[in-house]
Amino acid sequence: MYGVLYFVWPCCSQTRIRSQLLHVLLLLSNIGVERLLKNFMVDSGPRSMLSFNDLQGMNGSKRLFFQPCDYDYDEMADGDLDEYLRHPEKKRRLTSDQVCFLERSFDEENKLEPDRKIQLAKDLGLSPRQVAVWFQNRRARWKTKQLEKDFEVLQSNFNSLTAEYETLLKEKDKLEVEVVALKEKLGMKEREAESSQLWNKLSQGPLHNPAGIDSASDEESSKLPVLASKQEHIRSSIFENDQSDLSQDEDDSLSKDSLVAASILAGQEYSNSGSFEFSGMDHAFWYWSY
DNA sequence: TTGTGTTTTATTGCCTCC
DNA sequence: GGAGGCAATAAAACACAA
Repeated sequence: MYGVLYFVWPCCSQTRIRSQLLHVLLLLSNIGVERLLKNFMVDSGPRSMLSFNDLQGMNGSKRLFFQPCDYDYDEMADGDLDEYLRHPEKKRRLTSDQVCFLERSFDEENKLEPDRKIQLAKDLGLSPRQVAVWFQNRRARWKTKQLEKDFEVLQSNFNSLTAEYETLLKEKDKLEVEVVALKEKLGMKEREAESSQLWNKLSQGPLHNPAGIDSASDEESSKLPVLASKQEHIRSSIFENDQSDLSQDEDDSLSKDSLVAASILAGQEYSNSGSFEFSGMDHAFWYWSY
């Protein structure tokens, strides 16, 4: 349809014919004259748009180029439209006053009801379409800004969480090192205990230990090598005494020494009264065996 | 002055609502 | 089906460095 207009328009030299042509096109298209012209512009060449508000400045008239309320097709077809079709205006920016007015209106309400749109258009000397477009673009800008703000908030949260995570990670590593150290320490103690136990069993030899060396303290364990060698010495002494002609005194003395040493090994006390304090049959047997 | 990046104005096509 | 909103996009206007 716009192609038809494009080719027919220059051929229609008479105003009345052009006017009738416009009427027919508008009836056929069933759209507003503004949209018709916009579409015509798009279809007919470069996308340079008509600046409705500046036409007011061009012809010095207060009346807007296309007020939807009061179209005058005869007049329009004769003058402005012809001029517009031949010399389309370039896109112009809104004045700072217009932008301020629109901004204030946008702050009040960012959606545009039809009545408000018409009123704003009248107040600003713009087309309702321009007002609608401005609000549309303004909403898009607002959304972009909002997204940027949201992004900043999220990024800030992310950064603080990352920092917190790294701190926790370091703390975890530290604790892990501590756990390893403690485990090593524990392992060493267990090994020490095991070796002490083993050493005790070995050093005990055929002797029966009724009290059990397991209950011996660390201090006592440290005495084990010395005591063991002493026990060995005593054993050999006893063995030699049994086979030698030692006097009774010497024999008694040795026997006493042997019993003291054996008692210490067994964790028992040798009382000052010269007698051993045992409890239980094992002890008695141990005593009897000597 | 000119090339380039950004902002603003406007269009198009699609979607939803009534 | 028309009106209006929105995302994507075009293109003019503008800003600014080299």
